[in-house]
Amino acid sequence: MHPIRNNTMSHIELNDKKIQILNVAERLFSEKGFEGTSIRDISKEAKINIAMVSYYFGSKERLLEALIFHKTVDLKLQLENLLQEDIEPLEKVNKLIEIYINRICLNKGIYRVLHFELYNKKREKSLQAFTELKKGNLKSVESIIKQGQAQGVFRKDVNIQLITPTIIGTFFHFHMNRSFFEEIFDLKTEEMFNNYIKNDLTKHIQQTIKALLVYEN
Amino acid sequence: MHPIRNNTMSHIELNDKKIQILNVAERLFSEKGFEGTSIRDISKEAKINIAMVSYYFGSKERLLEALIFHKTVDLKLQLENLLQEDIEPLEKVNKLIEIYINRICLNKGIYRVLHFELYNKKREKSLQAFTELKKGNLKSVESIIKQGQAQGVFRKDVNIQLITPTIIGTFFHFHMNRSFFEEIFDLKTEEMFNNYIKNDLTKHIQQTIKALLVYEN
DNA sequence: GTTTAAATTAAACAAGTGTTTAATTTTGCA
DNA sequence: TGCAAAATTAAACACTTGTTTAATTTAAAC
Repeated sequence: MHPIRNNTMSHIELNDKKIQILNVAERLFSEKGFEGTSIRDISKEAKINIAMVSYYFGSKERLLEALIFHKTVDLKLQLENLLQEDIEPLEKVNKLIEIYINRICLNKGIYRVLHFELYNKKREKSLQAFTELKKGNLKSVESIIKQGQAQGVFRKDVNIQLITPTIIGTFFHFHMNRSFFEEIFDLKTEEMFNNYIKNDLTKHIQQTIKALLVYEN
Repeated sequence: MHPIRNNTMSHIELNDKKIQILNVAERLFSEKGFEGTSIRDISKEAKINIAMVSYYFGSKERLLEALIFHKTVDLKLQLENLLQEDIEPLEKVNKLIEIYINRICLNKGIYRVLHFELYNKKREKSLQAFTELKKGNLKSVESIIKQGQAQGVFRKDVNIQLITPTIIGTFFHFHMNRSFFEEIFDLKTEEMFNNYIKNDLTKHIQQTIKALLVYEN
């Protein structure tokens, strides 16, 4: 019997072979884009028959949906845990930044795909699930900032909703122009690049957000 | 005789029909991606024969190169002019931010394409021209910041090379997640969206960079 | 008006696309 | 061991892709 019965991703259990397909798809989608990657590319690298993608996921489009779902479920949880921690507001914001950078680093591929493919209005279904995720994340960020404002540590005339764009946008722009920054910072190896993110870039973003939140004019 | 003789874009003069093709290509590439847009799509919308793209530009790949060249030549000049203006450092930075946002807004399409397609290592030729542009821009930004530092207005422990990523990255992330922000800010029309960018988003970025540059801890 | 080059066209090309089919192999359970 | 469900396969499907060809129309120069 065909394993695809309905169109809700959550009902599809993930066996090893499916996860293998998802991992290959993530890498290829991120390297060559959704349209630029063929099912034949995926099946060749994942060492499976081309029919298996349709068999398991229904279609290439649904494969993308499954991929997004599979890779974004646990960020929400991570933020909600941070919210409960009993630490200083500024430290909480710094941890928030680290969580964002770390998560996107871990799932580079899928976040690239998300940005590229979901901009296209056609993929509304995948988009909506992602929008819900972002709304939840925004709520967590809002709570953290408001905690700091209530304690009088953070100024109140900041546009809270635009803080996430500054954090993620800075990081993304850096990543998108990777070869440029590799050149001007002379980051010759993968390790050097990752270290630059972990130290300098993270520090820059934390410094920026701190200045924005505590600076009095 | 075939009009394509060599592979340097600068030698190809742009008549009306070519520019028409470039404009359509820009819109479609930005809407559907490079791979997602077919020459037939372009020729249908531009109301030309499919063979004309190859005839004028040589190939789809070279069309992209021509497009990038055509749309990015004058930003450099704009920044160099700003550098010469005799105004306060902070005002200069604010103008810098406005220039960036305005330019990217005007050429939404091509900057989207640049981010998406140039990440792919294959397009090295187009990428290199763009890298040179970015280097020039970075030099202009560096000069502006250093002017402010010399005057004692800006602090000196900021990572100058990472300021552009924060400016452009914030803006881009906002744009990439357009439908999300339309929803949470209730921006129902194109005009409302553009106004939000012009007022609130620009202000947020200026506020952020100002805080980063003048905040003392 | 004739000639020559450029512009434009429809058609064909080979290659690649996502998906389906029908047959075969493997698996898990009675 | 036997059997039914699931997994896997090669092949075919209809369609789209970027590019080229060869023929025709347009434009300009003499």
